[in-house]
Amino acid sequence: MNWKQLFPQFEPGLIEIIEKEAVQRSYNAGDIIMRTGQYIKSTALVLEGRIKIYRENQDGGEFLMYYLEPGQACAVSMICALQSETSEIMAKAEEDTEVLMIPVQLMDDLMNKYKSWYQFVIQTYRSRFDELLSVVDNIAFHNMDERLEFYLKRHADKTGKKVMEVSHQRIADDLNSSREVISRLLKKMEQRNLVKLHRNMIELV
Amino acid sequence: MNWKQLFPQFEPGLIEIIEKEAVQRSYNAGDIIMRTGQYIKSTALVLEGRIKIYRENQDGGEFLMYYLEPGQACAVSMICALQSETSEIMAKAEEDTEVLMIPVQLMDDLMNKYKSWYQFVIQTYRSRFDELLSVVDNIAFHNMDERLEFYLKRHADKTGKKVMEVSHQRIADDLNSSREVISRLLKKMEQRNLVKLHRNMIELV
DNA sequence: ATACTGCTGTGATTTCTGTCACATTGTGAA
DNA sequence: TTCACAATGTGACAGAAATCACAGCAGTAT
Repeated sequence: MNWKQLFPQFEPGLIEIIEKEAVQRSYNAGDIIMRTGQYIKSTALVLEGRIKIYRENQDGGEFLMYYLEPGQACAVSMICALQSETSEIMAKAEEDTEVLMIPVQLMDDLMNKYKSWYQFVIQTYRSRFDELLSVVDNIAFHNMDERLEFYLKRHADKTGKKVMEVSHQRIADDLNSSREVISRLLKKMEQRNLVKLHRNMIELV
Repeated sequence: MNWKQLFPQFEPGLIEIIEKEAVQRSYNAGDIIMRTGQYIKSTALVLEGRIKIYRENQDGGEFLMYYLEPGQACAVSMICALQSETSEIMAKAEEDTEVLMIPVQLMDDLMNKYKSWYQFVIQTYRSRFDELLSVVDNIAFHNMDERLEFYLKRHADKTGKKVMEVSHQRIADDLNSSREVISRLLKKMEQRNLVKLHRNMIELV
């Protein structure tokens, strides 16, 4: 898999440096990539798979913020890296995942020298910020039924698939709700013909 | 009032440019500074007063994200400005407010030439991002009573004052709740000796 | 086949929050 | 003073969601 196709906007000099300095790294589904309070030594570009960015609550619940997909980068790691500070969030590989780790020390240099990198970083900040905003919107203004619909829709949009392999418990965790509530709401959605329910799988219609 | 004291980290050349190119602007308490969907033509540095950054819901409720104080800047306007895009949030002067408007066209140039500006922008991104994160935390994991305590505490920390001039209705709006609920919770806090209630004023103890 | 485990369905109950209705109390203007 | 209005207090009720309890059900291992 050629990573350059994922970042077509990068200029040649930038690509060269990244190829020389960055390290490719693999994670298995379920691996924790970054945890709350951990110092960041590099920024990750996602090449393959999916990374879940979430916030842990007291009881170990994993409240979903957003996903990182191939071609994206972790805004938090960029900011933290640039300031050698710790992050407040958790990152976990949802599927087997390949990332390109760019060492912190390079960041300032890349920002100065390569317009396309600079643009990319700004762009990344903006999309993550917007995503956080829409999360706030959702929990602040919407009930669980609407949040659930949004959750399913977002997944479908991101993956392009009509089916989603996931347990009710898992959805409940992502939305910081409880399994029973999600089951009931899903049943209602099924009655409204919005989904079809199967074991460990939800089909959007 | 000398604005340079608020931004002691800025280097001389940067200060010079800002003094030449930036425009100072005043807002009265209550003025809307930026509204959802509006294009951004400049970035604002806060000199005096307080700016409320919030999200509007369907019924005109103003869900509070965070405040900008003197010495801070609006991360959203920076990002939007750099990409000539619209914002998803609202900004309103809470008190009479003075800001320094830095034209968009300058941004790229400043970023390249002045390390201190670059650092400032990164720092701004990070603090706003963290603030948003803590907002998410609050609504996702805490009940209204805890959110209210957090709200009051944050205000006290920011202003350094023990008293807060605000109506219950206003708090309810900021937290996207209702006046009665807030009144009741405040009463309970008073019984626990955490606050003293007066008309249009809450005193922390 | 049997047993075990994880996923799903469902009722009953409780807590939290929002909503409606209305009383009371400060405060400033006339 | 008196009136008007904004802010606050409170009870009653409704709805959303969390929690508890338990019953099927599907797939896996023995």
